[in-house]
Amino acid sequence: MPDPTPAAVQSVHGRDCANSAHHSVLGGACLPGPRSASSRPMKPKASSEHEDQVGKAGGKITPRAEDYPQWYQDVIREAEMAEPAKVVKGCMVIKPHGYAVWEKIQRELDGRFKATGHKNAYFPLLIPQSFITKEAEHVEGFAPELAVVTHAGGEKLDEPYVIRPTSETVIGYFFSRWVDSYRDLPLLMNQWANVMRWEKRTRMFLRTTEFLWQEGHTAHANHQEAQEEVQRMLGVYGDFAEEVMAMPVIRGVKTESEKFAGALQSSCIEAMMQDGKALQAGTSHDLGQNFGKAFNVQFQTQAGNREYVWQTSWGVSTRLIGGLIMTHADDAGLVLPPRLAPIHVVIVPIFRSDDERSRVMAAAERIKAELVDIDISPPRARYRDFLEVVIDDRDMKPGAKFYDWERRGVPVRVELGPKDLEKDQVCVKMRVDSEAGKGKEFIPQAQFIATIRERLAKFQDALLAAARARLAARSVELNTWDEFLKTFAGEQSSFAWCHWDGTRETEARIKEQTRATIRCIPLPGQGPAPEPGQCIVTGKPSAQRVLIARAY
RNA sequence: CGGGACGUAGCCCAGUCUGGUAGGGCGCCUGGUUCGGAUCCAGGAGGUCGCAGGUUCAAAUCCUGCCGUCCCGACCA
Repeated sequence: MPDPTPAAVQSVHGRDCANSAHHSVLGGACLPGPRSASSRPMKPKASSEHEDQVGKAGGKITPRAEDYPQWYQDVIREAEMAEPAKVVKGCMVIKPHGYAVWEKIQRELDGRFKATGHKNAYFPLLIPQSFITKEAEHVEGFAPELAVVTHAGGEKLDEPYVIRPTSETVIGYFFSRWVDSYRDLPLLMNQWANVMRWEKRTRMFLRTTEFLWQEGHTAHANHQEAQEEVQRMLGVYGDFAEEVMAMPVIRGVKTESEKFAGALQSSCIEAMMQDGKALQAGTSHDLGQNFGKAFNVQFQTQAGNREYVWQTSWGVSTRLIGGLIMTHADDAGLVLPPRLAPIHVVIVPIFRSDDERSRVMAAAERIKAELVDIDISPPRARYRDFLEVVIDDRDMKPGAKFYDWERRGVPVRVELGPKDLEKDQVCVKMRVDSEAGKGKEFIPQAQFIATIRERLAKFQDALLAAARARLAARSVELNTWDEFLKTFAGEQSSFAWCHWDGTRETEARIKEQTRATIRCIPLPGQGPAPEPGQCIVTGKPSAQRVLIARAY
């Protein structure tokens, strides 16, 4: 069971606890709390020894309506989520605040993978080039974006290594060594890793040359089991996106031309960003026996025959963070759903004199001490999760702090001043006005503490509801090509549900003329109820509508 | 990889056309004043102008190449 102490040691200065000067002062611990409560002069100087940049931001965030791509860049910079690596093309540095969100994503997903029977493992970063070429479609799909290691140890390698763009091949090789009998199946694995794809155009989080992800790889005795696994994990992704990220998604199947290179079929979840564009947020592939045959992954059946395994693979990446930003953030900066927020509550002390300062800080510490013991673990979680609370005792004007924490997306802000102490109350402001709270609320301290869980839950629900409303509002059923052209005029995008004749030619034509693509063929219950109709381009018969949108 | 924009102090940018001692704002440091939505005053630190060549008495500025960023395409599970 994790000790709740980590919640208590976090501070605005805690982002770089490696600072040696800081450690010497504090005896090796990064504990701002007691320090803050002592009778120090009003102008704290300890923070000046940190290299952190809290309070240094303050740059402009371009309004979404003015320039959406610029807004996206601005939010990432101002929230200090990440920055371009500069020295390595297309790569990024995920900064502490961004990485903390990724860690939360990891923990949530990892728990769900384990609950569905998967075990984590780790495979090599480098893959022999010959492996990649063993599956015909796979090599065709990935060859253009491979980075290759040709020299090592001062010598040219006999066979170059490819830096993994994905690990089906190397894992296929090991599966062939590990699987002998039907008793070895199913083999259910996952790895958390970095991969590299030399993309022509990169965007922070959405498509970077190197990115972090998880890739699940499983082997099964028959196709049906594999297909069930594909659906199971797509379900995990969909639930995670909606329950944890508060990001509604459409679950569906990719068309032939959009599927994973080497798969029989690819399933996906597609989310809508605030500009109406789609983001492929996760995929789950039915690999059939393609890799089983390429890497000779055979097993003996109960009847004694030798058969190739049926494999699946599924993954989500740091792209999810981009999706999170473009789902919830606003013109004031990042907005984080409580279940992924590294910090849930920030307490901003308000004071004038030294006397007020010490009284307010003491009260803030008391409130924090109560809050950090509150268990906010999700239902059935295998770990305990506690409220993360920060007291912002920086020497800045309160208003400046408000802007700062809003940019970082902290869900709840508490203002605590002398007036509040007199009335035993706190001033609460939610990051986004919703049912969880509107404007500044003045409520008794005890009530705030007693209801914080409910408040966060409501906030989480409100974000999902708002995103669902947006998805509904920008989803349209289109029946004529004229309507279609109008919907995708200029840079616009919506989720267009249209009939399609099922041919690759029509799909290509739609893309050529509008740059919109078929995002998926929806699964039952996703999108409009299936009803036959006529293809929006050719007028040929169609069994159901498909989802078409511009995509990131 | 094509088209466009760009790279000057931690951040945002002016200066480049028309070559001549590197500037501003924010942030940072010191002191004071303030503190419930981005205080104010005074003083101060910080830059081989993305990198490498070239032209020139002289290059942030002109020329060539390279690297990187952003946007639009092509490409992309």
